[in-house]
Amino acid sequence: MLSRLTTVQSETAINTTEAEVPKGTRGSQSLADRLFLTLRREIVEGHMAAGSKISEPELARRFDASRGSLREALMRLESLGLLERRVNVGARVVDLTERGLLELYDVREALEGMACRLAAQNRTEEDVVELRQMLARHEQQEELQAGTAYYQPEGDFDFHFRIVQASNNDLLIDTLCNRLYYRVRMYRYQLGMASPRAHRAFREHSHIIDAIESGDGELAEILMRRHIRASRSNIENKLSKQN
Amino acid sequence: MLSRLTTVQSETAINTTEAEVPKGTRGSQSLADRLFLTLRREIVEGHMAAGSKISEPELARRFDASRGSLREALMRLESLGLLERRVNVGARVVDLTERGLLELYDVREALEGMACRLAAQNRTEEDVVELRQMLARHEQQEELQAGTAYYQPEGDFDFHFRIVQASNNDLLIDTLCNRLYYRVRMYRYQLGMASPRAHRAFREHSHIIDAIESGDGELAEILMRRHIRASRSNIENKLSKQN
DNA sequence: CTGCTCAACATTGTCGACAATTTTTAGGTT
DNA sequence: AACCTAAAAATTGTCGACAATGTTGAGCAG
Repeated sequence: MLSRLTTVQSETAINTTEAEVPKGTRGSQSLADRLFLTLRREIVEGHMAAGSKISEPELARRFDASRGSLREALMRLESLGLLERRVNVGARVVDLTERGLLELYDVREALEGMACRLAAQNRTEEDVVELRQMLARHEQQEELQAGTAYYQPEGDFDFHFRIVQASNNDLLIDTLCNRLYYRVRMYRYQLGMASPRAHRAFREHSHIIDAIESGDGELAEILMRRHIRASRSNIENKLSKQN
Repeated sequence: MLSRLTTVQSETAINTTEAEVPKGTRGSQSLADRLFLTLRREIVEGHMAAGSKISEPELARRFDASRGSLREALMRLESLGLLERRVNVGARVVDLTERGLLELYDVREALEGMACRLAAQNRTEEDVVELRQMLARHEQQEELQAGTAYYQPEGDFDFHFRIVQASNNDLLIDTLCNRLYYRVRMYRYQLGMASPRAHRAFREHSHIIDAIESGDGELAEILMRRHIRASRSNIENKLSKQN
């Protein structure tokens, strides 16, 4: 409804090397779509350096596409907040700043808090089961890597992602999953912040699921907000020591 | 699909903004920019009916622009959530639904609540002064129209807008002011919901300013959330009676 | 050497034409 | 008449070329 690029993730190559898309199946995506997905990945993972300028002719040659199609992809990246464009000047990959990261946390606290409240109010059996399974997998991974103090950021990510889905609010889902989360991932990849909060985060996740299961929206929201704020404080400390 | 149809066809020219833009002096904007602004206005104010299909060739002719520039404007509108596009099919103006409206309120409650908290924490003398002046103007307007039970929606809008600006969080500001608020206005224009909550809203606004002035972020957030939720309940009642 | 002017270059914005796909229409069969 | 088929029309996606704007660098005056 709100966005069409929610779930499908075409990987790597631009050309549809993937086993012959049978004509007009619903998976049909335009060249600009594929360029968009590829470039988004490159920016998020840092293969295109943050703050670097983008040359339309060069990129177009590199992907063997016309400038028009490329420009369409660039505009979508701009609306995602991953690029900044100025008229008659060009596009740059967005800069990663300490302030931007902290701002991101505040917005997430507000939105994910609300998402968690709604998830508790509209919860289904399936939601709760999946969240518990997910938590179990994370515990397993954590045990395997016990002592390393290294926490799979993707695990934490999946957890938050799943809760947002359960909120059943399309606008909220779109705003978080199709907009903010790519910026979150960009910071995680490039500032490489593996959280040392592994055990603590795990317990917090567990309590959040409890609140959702019991349908206590108010508590679920409070716990989620506290969870995110703790993560923010953690990062803030790290950053202040770094300087 | 909520309907309250509007069928005006404005034929304003794009290029004749205001008297001779002297080269690249004032806010140089591209043709696509101007198309974007014009179309956004037409959609928000309902001159392009919600849910109606958009013909690229027709619009391009109407504004005497090429399809390329028009398409750029359409894509920006899509990322604003005012249009929906499907590959090889085309674009439609987004539908106004009861569900969409309520979703909007929940997201606003979360974001504006946070904005209000931050505004209280980062408040400046100027912020407080301007908010009080604004409130005074609204009171005056309200007295003039006393008894009519008609409340200037723009007044309420300005108030919320100003508080968001005071949050000093660019991501939050962008998300609310450049994204969500256009959808809010679209619903206001087209469902024509003049709030009968004039006096009550006024008092609530006043208390919110008090909390901001005293730097009590927690209270400011609570009051703003309650304010928005009350507005939501009000609408929800209206809608349920209508059906 | 510093700072300015202006011309040559590179990049972005805009356009019209062609290709790919969808939608509509016409026609025939049961 | 209803229904499937296929051609025709219309619409969207993609491209290369040209115009408008910004950037760079050489030459010159102070």
